[in-house]
Amino acid sequence: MADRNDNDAIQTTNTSFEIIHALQELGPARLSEIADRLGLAESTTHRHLQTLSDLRYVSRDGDRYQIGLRFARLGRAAQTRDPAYEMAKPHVQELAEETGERAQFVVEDHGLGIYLHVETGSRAVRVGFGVGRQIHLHSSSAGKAILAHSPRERVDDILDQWGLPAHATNTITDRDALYDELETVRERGVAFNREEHVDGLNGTAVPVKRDGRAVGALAVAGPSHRLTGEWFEDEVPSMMLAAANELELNVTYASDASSTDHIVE
Amino acid sequence: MADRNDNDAIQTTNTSFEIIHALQELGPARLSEIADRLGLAESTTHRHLQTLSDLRYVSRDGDRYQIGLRFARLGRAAQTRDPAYEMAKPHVQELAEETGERAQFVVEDHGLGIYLHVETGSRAVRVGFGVGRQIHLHSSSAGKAILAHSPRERVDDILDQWGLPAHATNTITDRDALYDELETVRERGVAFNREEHVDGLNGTAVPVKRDGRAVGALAVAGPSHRLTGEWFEDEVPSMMLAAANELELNVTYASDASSTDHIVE
DNA sequence: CTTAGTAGTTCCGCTCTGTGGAATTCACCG
DNA sequence: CGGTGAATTCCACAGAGCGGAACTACTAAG
Repeated sequence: MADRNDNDAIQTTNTSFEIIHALQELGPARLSEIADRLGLAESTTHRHLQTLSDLRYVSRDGDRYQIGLRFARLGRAAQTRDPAYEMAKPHVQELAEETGERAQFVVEDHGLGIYLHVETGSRAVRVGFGVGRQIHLHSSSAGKAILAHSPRERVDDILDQWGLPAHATNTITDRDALYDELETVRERGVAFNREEHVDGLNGTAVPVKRDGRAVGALAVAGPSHRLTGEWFEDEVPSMMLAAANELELNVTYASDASSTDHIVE
Repeated sequence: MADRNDNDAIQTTNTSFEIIHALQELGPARLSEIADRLGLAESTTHRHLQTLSDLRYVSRDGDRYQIGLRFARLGRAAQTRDPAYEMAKPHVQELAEETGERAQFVVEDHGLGIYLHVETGSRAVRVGFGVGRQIHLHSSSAGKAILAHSPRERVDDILDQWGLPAHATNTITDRDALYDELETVRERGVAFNREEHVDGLNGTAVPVKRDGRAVGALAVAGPSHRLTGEWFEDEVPSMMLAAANELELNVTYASDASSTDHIVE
């Protein structure tokens, strides 16, 4: 007893999600495999899988369990929980076309950046690849754009929670250095990532604001040898700024819009 | 005790998901609102929300709770759990362009049809709208295409589970009539929906098979006045058949492909 | 400044429910 | 047929989740 895991969380719910995460990583897996990996009794695992299957969040095919397609609906609900998120999509597509690079829309949740839209320029292989991916805010251009426009107190909380782990050689791992950087971002209105997240990869981003708060960031990323010079420093940023500007207008003056989704579950 | 709700499911997990579903429907909601709606004690609701928030599946902003963006990742995992699902996307886009109508890729899970890709022809408003939506199989062209190529026993199970509720005036609500229809679909290789799901809406679909089993269906839908005659009966179907054919080849001979996703959670 | 009202959070004891081990059944295969 | 490994069911125990009540934090009045 006295697991004292995380203060006072509901253990049963945690276990259910641990199983879901295991399925997410393993793909189709058998019961014993999951029970082993999580150190659970098979009977316990069985009952969780049974429950999740009844809820349609887990599918089974013979003796293989896998993640259920019902999650597609929840994922969609998350991606559209704020109408602003939807409005960002066409701008991301436009940026991808204009720059020929990968364009993204990133939002902050629980101190992490989440890719909500990802579009690749012309040769669009892997459409939507990367959607839902989570990144640390301190080591990406989008993350820095968001942090730069968040209250100092919030930034501190986030850094306390996630630290400043080094992902690449240029990652900013010093708190004060990051504060300086954020100041620069605020002055310039644009954030840059020079191989801070992945070696060989550059990026640049601008915040998308509503009522002074950053709802997210538009970003463009690509190989560092291609993203350089004036193109990287000025031209791409000005395209993003134009897009962000337009988006901010939509977002601010369209809180009524049609939201006639509402499908019965 | 002896709730005997659903045989022997884990109640705690059910409750957690009930809360998630409430958030999905309500959007940003306060604790008391949720507790009320579900008939739970506030203390209980609080603890569930706390747990889900720790897991990042729920976000809170002040005293409003809402669905967490982490679900975007699970949704993505669901949408890509089978590489065939990804391969279908470009074909859906192509069909949308060729026909100018709404094109879809639908898959069966737990006896329901799930839209995994939705693309609207030219004037593509609402990109991705409808993804994750769930429909009954008996009243949609895609559903019938899938049922027609599933073993009779499975079809029975599905009909037992979900029945044949009427959604529109032409919905097939008789089991034997449906069996006949499925036979026709098998012969013709194409399924039609003539205002069976929504009045004023027609659709047509073809199965996408792998090893004899239907992994999903490609479908095209649109207003019944526009989808008529030869265009509806022959031309659109042949476009879909061509697409399905090509897709089936990809799907069958590419079980190795690169699946280098694997992002650390 | 006090008081009342509302919503959220914490505390606490009860008991019900989730748990793991053991027993049973199932499904292959030699 | 027996034998192996996996999934499922059974069962008794205690730990965990539950709701009610107490407490706190804010607001709005008076």
